[in-house]
Amino acid sequence: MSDLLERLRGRGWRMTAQRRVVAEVLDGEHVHLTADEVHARAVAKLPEISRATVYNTLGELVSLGEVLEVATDKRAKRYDPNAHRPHQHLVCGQCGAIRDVHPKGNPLADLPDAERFGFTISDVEVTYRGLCPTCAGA
Amino acid sequence: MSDLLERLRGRGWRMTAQRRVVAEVLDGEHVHLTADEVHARAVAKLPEISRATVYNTLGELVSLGEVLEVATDKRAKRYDPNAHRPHQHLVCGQCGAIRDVHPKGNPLADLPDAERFGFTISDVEVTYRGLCPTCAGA
DNA sequence: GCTTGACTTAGACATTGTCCATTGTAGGAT
DNA sequence: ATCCTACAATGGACAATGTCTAAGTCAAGC
Repeated sequence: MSDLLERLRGRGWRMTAQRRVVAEVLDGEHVHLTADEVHARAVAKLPEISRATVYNTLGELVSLGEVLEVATDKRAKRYDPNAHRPHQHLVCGQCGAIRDVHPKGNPLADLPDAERFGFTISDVEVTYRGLCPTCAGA
Repeated sequence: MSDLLERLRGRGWRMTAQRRVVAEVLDGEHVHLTADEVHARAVAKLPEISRATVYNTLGELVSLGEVLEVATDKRAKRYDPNAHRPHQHLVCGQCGAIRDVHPKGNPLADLPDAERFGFTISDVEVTYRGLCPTCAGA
């Protein structure tokens, strides 16, 4: 986390209380917050932070490649700070819980040339959907 | 398409001009329209159709399993009438073009038990991202 | 400790989607 | 063929999420 702040400062990022708070909120494993959730938690630490700043900062972190946008549910974008270790997502369709997962194999190899329509493919996203133990047990 | 209307009628779906128009708009291969685009095309055929009806009808078609919701971009949901042949999507990050693709292999097998967190997995979505020939050529 | 340009703010606006009360109508009953 | 009635459509308000702008504020270099 502090390494994140260091990295950003090194890239000429101006350090402000707001940006620090947003970065702190996004710390951790299996963290996938919506912009609104980030804002709520940021407000708890810094009451006067505005929605626009949270959106701006999240957008900047995404551009800098420090945070990933994920669209696991169809409502709001979620922000995943685990951007430096490639991974996929496992989502509970009931409660929305999300876990980072690391499948073996390379899905790209599974797509025949004939199915590529001449595209230059740069990335593959995989989302596993199902029920978490709690929701399945009910 | 008319088989779709037949199937729906058989399930007790009341047939109205609006529903017919929405179903017609969704006909074809590699069709992935947003709700708004569906509405725009439906209006062209039936000027008095309302937004709410389009949303309702799309929701019903999804519930009935005749149409899939896909979230390839983070803006609006898209509707894919190709619900009866399992497939994945290939998306151009520049222009947003979407193609249906059929990868070999089973991505589910690539997820080790240790990475399943006790989830019951029922579905896997794969999205290939890149550039289409037109956008890559530019 | 100034200065300055980048950052933040509040709130208006935009887009996408949902809800509800009212009006209309498909399709079976007569 | 006409009537009934439950189901469907309408339009407009509302909600959720995200974007933009003008004006004020402040971090960081001098």
